[in-house]
Amino acid sequence: MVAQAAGVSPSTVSRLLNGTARVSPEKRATIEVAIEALGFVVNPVASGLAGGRSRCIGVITQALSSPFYGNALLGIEDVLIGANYAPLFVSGHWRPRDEQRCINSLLSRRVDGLIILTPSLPDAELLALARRLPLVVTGRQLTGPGLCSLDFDNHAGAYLATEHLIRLGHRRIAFIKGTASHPDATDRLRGYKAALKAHGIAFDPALTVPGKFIEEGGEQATEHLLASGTAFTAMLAANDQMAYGAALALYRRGLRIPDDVALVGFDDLLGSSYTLPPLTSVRHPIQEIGRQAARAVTALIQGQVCEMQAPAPSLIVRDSCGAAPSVRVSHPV
Amino acid sequence: MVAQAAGVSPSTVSRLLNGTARVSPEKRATIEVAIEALGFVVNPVASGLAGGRSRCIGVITQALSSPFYGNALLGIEDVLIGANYAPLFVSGHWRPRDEQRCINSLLSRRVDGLIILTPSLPDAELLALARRLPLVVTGRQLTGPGLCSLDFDNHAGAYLATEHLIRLGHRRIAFIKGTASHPDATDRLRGYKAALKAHGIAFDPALTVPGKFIEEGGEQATEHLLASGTAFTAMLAANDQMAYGAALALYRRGLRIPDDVALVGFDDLLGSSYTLPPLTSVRHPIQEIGRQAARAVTALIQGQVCEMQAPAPSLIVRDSCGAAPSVRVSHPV
DNA sequence: GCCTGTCGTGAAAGCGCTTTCATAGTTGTG
DNA sequence: CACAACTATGAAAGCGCTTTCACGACAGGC
Repeated sequence: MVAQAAGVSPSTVSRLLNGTARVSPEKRATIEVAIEALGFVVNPVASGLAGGRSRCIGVITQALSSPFYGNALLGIEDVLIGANYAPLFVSGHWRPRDEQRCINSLLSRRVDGLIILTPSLPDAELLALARRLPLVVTGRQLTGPGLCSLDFDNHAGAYLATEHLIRLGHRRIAFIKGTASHPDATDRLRGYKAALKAHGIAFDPALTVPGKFIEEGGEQATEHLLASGTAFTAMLAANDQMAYGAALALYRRGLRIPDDVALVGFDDLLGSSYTLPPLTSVRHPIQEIGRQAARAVTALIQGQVCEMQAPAPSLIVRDSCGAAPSVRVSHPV
Repeated sequence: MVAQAAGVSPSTVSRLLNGTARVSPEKRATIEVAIEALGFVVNPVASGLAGGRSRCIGVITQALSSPFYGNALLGIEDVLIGANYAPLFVSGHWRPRDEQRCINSLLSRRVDGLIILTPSLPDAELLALARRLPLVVTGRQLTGPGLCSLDFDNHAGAYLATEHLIRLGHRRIAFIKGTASHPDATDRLRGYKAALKAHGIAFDPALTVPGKFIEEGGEQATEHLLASGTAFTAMLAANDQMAYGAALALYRRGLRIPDDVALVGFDDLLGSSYTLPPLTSVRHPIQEIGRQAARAVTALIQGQVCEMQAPAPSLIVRDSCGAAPSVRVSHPV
């Protein structure tokens, strides 16, 4: 340790740097001068080895390039850097095997905590993992020792969106429900059904179609629906990307939004302010959820119990349902 | 070291694990059995400390949530994991100060190499950095020891797009040029000018407007242009996100794409297949560039000189210029 | 059959920190 | 004023690996 050359023992320097114990003001000054002079920076690798903690948080996302998860990462990064932790981003690609590989890799790197965005691993595995190190998961309700979960109210969001369409007079509302295995998909479907029921509209299975949670999925689902001949006047997509795909499919058929079909998305991606027409969508403040998740791990690491509350969903009304005033829409943060 | 308990010396185990030297088949077998039995996994932190290399590559992107850079990260991740390196993603937010902070942080983490996507730091700094460790940069032409750059031909791309519009009969082609300080912006502007010149069209400064490289920038630039009263029949945006913004601004003014104004973007983001109408755009295979960058660092680390060639630009013609057949467009990879 | 080369292996010295443990110095209390 | 209770500091023992160095074993060449 270089700073030792300038007066005192390595232990004292270490203590000063980590705030482990009090150091007399004189020594403190001497050390600080020496550090400055030598341009010393700690080696996190060495301190990780010696101290057993790395000041790193592993963050497992599902798709590094997803516009949705990207914003979560932004929020996480921001908070973590502020708390002097370094995020380690890896992507699990929705595959439990990849996710497990990521976890093992992060574990071997001795991360101090883990954030998994919508894990694909079963609850039991996550609970077991949480026993090894602080864990925060999103998109799932789960409680246990060393575990904190942050679940967005997908049911309420879908309810809101469906009700909006109903209030506009729509009765035949199609729903692109996403991938069946995805927990968000099932919750959103429940919300859709609940809203229909609350307004006395019978649920018609022919109006719900599955689709992969990307543009192409929405496009294919819509083509499928159109080909089936089922009549509908409005569509709700379980995420914005599928809504974009749906819009394209409608466009190719010569159907206009909102005149022929009203369209609502889910997530309110940044790009949804810029579709033609701008898309009405359920706001899912994923960046804020990212921030909360980051705060939760740091709390967990300090041994605090954490009780996080995901922000409530809200509906951002734009032009795609024909009822919005066609004024300038302010951009989401 | 645990595996030592099962027969031989730690050195031998280390040699086997790293392939540093030959190990007799018998010992090899014994060790492998022991490793299996003990469920041993190496501790990268310790080996990083001891060996001086971490098998980590620092990757500095500018925006973690950007749909454009996100794809680059995907390509990088894929190749790096295949080469048994772990990527460390951080974002510089276009700010030289943040970028420098990221570099320092990665350096202190003892990364074995660095990839910087369109750095905002000056050439001299990068050259100096490359003397410290293998460095790959994109979006800039730079050569030096330990340095490899990968520059996309923005000039040719813009030329291609402009020429396409000219061939369709447009003479008054507006250009949203992006942020003046961004190197991509200036190259694309040059390409635009060159194409005009080659076709005997005088360059009209009133037709080029700046704009931040995001949707909002394109929107504001277009509003500005429309307000100025300058006549034009086509627009070229220096990236797709600005093209999306431009499309919205035109839409709000009641101008139709492609009937009233033809629109061409740049980058060919995934979403550009799904805008209404689907956007004609210059294909910028950023994911492939990411892969190449990743290959380049690993080559550089092994002391090889690298001579990478970024893929040539091409124009993906969709519906936004009115000349495309309105058939189903295949999705980009 | 002696000497030089090559090969597989073990011992041991770190890599740059953290952290017990021990020590000297200081203050407090009956 | 002696004894306990702190406090600030140093010495030294690792954290879990890599790597140099040295050593014995065996091969080939004169």
